[in-house]
This record gives sequence, C-alpha cells and structure tokens, in this order.
Amino acid sequence: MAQLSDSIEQFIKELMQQDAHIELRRNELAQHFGCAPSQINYVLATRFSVDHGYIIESRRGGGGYVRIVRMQTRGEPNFLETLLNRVGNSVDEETACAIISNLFERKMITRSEAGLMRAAVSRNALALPISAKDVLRAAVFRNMLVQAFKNLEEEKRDDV
Amino acid sequence: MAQLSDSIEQFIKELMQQDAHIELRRNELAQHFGCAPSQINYVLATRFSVDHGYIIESRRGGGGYVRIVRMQTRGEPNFLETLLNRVGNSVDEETACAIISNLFERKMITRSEAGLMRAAVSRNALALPISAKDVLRAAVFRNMLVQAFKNLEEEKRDDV
DNA sequence: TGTATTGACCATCTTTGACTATTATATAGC
DNA sequence: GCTATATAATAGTCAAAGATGGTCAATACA
Repeated sequence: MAQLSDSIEQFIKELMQQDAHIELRRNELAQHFGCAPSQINYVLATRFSVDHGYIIESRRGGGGYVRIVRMQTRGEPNFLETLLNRVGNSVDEETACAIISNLFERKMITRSEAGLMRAAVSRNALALPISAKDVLRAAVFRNMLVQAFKNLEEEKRDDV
Repeated sequence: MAQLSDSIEQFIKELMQQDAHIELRRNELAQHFGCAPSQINYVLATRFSVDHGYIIESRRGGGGYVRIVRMQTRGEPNFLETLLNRVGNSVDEETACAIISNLFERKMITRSEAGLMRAAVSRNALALPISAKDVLRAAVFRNMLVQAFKNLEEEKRDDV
C-alpha cells in the first residue's frame, strides 16, 4: 500500500543516495506527485526531522527552494551524548522512534535491534498515566542507547 | 452451520497457505463478509492470538493495514506463549535476565539484542517504586519478547 | 452459559485548502 | 540612476476533513 507520503519519502531518499544534500522545488515536487504542496511539508516534518538526522533549509519567493541535508555524524565522538541530551528525562514516542530510525539508517543498529527498541518504548509497553509515560520512556530509552553504543564497541573489538 | 467467525478464520487461513504473512484491510475484509469491522478484531483475537502461533501488527490512518504473521514453531510449539505466561504481569530483573540468557543460548537473539533487552528491563531503566517496577518491567519485557519473535520471522523471510 | 455480533465512540495517520510570510523582479516617481 | 512600491513567485502554517484501525459494552445467538 504505497501511501503518497511513503512514495515521496522514497523518492527523496533515492535522490539523496547520490548526494548528502539535495535541493528541490516544493511546488514542482508536489506537481510531480499530483498533490497539495503542503503535503511535501508533511513528509519533511514526519520523516526528515532533525531527530531523523536531517536538516531542512528553505527559501521563499522567486527562485525559492527546499534543501535537505543529511547530518554528518561520522567520527562525531559525542554522538551518544548528543542523543542522551536530546532525550533528557522525558521523551515522547515519536521522537524516540525518529532517533531509532536514524540509528538504523546510519547502520549503527540492525533492523531487529531497532524493532526491539521500538517495542520497549512503545506506548503499549509503558502502561502508565500519560504524564509519567514520557519520563519513564526516557529512562528506558537512555539505557538502551548507552547499550546500543556499547554493542558497537563490542563489535569493533570482535572484528579485530 | 459455519459461523461468520469460522468463515473469516477459514478465509484468512487460506490466504496464509501461500505466505506465512499477509496484509489486509480491516474494512475491506469486513465488507467482503458484510459484517462490522470490529468483527475482524474478534476473529483475530480469538483465533490468531499469540497462543495460536500468530503475531498481529497494524497501522491506522490512510494506507492502514492489518498484518498477520504465522510463527513457524520449530522445536517447542508456543514457546513465546510459554515465556509470556512465565512473565505474567509482574517479573523481577533476575528472572527476566535468565529468560534473556536462555534466548541467547538458543541462538534466538544475538548478543547485542540480549544486551539491549537487559538494558530495557534493568532496575536502572525503571525508575519507579519497587512495587511498580516489576509490573512495568513485565509490560516492557512482554512487548520485547513478542518483537524478538517477530524478528525471527522477519529474518526467515529475508533469507528466502 | 459461553460465544458471536454489532455499533457507538476513540485513536492515529494522511491529505487538502485557505490563509500567511518571504523574496525576486518589474514598475513608478523622483 | 536610485529608491519606493506593486506584483509575481515561492514556501510555511494550521486547522479541518478523510481514511483507516481499536476498544468496549450491550445485545443476540447457539
């Protein structure tokens, strides 16, 4: 069931395989998919947020554009710390899932590991009043993030 | 006379003869049988539950779906069900870790996955009064167990 | 009495459109 | 020429509508 949003996401990701940053016309893209221009914003907001590892820049007016940049974390020594700070002591499910997708796309965790992490932070798992949920989710998620990074180190060691 | 539920069950099982996993539209199926959509949920709950060897995933909204995955019980039948029962709605850290180790020894999860699961159920992760901890841990853990088994099915699919 | 069925109400995700904001370019006034 | 203003060409925001599936309690049926 290729949803319009999914197709647009795919399309953009294919474009980005070549380059770490692309530039496009919102209206053109919308026309290409025969949809409302604001649909593009929806896709960007739900699949290309900072938590997903992308930065969006744009400009209006004549010659306007939308630029999508894949954030670099190669060799970023404080990536884990950055993520832990982002999570803080309260995080919603959407943000957590975005970060998990990000880790997967960067090949830092496997598809299965991503699944496990999502399972642990899903609203189903955390059967609590909503207010407490985000706080607890953050605690569980932080723990898993640290572990995920430990796993990476382990693997590195095994490779040697 | 075959009940509606029985017909729907049959219908789904026939679909699943080809593939161990199918995806369908709840509303379409309901319409096909001229019944209330919630009837589908009833059938899924009573005939395609985990203890019947199935895992259900779904998504709402436009392009929504219901996916049914059949677990090929290799070795012990309903191993997942056994584990879920063991966990119940309250489990201590030691027991959870024992189960995780067991899954690893059976090569049902990787070392990394085991690490992630331990991280999620550790007492550090669940910062709550002790009484509530076990209950919450059970909820998180059950969710992860189901996911771990889903992962196994996924991998099997990828192998093919 | 236990199982099956339905319907009302809820939750989630997507798509659209009206309205707004910004920028480049053309035009007018000096 | 230079500046001010209008116009056109973009993109952004937000709330409403549309498209699904979920839950649960009341009711019907076997």
